[in-house]
Amino acid sequence: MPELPEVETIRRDLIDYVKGKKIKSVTILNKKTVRNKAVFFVNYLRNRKIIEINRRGKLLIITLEKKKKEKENKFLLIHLKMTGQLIFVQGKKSIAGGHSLSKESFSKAVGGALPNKHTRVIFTFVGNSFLYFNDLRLFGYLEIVSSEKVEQIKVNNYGPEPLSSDLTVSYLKTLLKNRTSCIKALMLNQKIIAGLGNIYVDEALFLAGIKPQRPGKSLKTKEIERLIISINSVITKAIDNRGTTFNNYVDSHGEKGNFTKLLQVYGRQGEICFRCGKIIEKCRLAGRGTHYCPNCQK
DNA sequence: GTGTTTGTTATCAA
DNA sequence: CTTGATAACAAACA
Repeated sequence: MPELPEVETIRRDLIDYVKGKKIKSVTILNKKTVRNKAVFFVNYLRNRKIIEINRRGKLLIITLEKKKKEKENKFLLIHLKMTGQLIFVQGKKSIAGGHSLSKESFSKAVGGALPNKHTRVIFTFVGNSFLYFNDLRLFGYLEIVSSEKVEQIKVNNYGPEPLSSDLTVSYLKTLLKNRTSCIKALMLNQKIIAGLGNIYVDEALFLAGIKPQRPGKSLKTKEIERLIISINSVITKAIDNRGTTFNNYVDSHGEKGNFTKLLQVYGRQGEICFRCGKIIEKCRLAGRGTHYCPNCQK
C-alpha cells in the first residue's frame, strides 16, 4: 500500500537507477495497465531518454525526452495504487532468457525471478538493465500525457504536499471549518492533503492525540497545529526509514520498508499503547480499518 | 464460502 | 455547485 513515503523512496531510487537512461524497448504484458493505446505507448517510449522523476501525492511523474521536431515534452504517469511495484534490475552482460538477481531479499517480496506472474509492463534500457512494473491487483496504471494534462492533474486533483510550506494552519483551518465528515475521511482526501493513505493518517492522528471519528469542524486551532506537526513528523520519519511494508510494498530493489516496526497504532489493535498502556482499538471509518488509542486520542 | 486488505473513482443523495 | 456516504474495482489470504 504505497503512500507518500513509499512513492518518494521509489522516486529517489529511480533517480539513481534510470534518470538519463535511454529506453530500448517496452513490453506490455497486461493491456489494462496502460491507459494509452498499446502501439502508441510502446512506440513513443522506444529510443527515448528519462529526463526527470517527480512526484505529486502518490503519483510518479516522469519527464520524457523531447525530440528535435517536437514542441514539448510528454510525461509518463505511474500510479501504484494498492499493489504496484517498480523494480529495477541491472542485467548481466549477455544472458539468454530471464535474469536472476540477489535472490534472497527478493524471493519473499515479489515471488522470485523477474518477470513473474504479476509483471504487467517491462522497460528495457540501453545497457541491459530493466524496470519491471508488477501489480497483483491490477489497480495501478501507466499513462503518457501532455504537459497541459500534467499541470491540470497537479492543480485540480491534489491539495498541499506534507513537508511543503503550502500546508499551513490557516489553510487547513478554512478547509475544515464547515466539514461534518470525520477527520480520518478528510485526511484521506487527496484534494485536502496530498499523499496520505490509511496507514499514515492513523499514525498522524495518534501522534496528534486526535480521535479519528471527530468531525473536521470540531478541531480547535491548537489541534490543527498539532495535526500538521504530526503529519510532517510521521512522513519525515517514514521517508527516512524507506517506508512501511505491511503487505505488498517493496522498494525499487525489492527490499521492504523499515518503518513497519515503528508503527504506533496501525495493525496494533488488541496490543498495548506504547504511550499509555491501554489497548489499541480498531473500528471502520470511511470504509477503512481505523486504529487508535481510546485513551490518548481525544 | 466469507470476510478482510485499500487508492481512487463512480454514483447517488441531500 | 458542494458535500457526504457508499459501492465498485480486483486478487489473495486466513
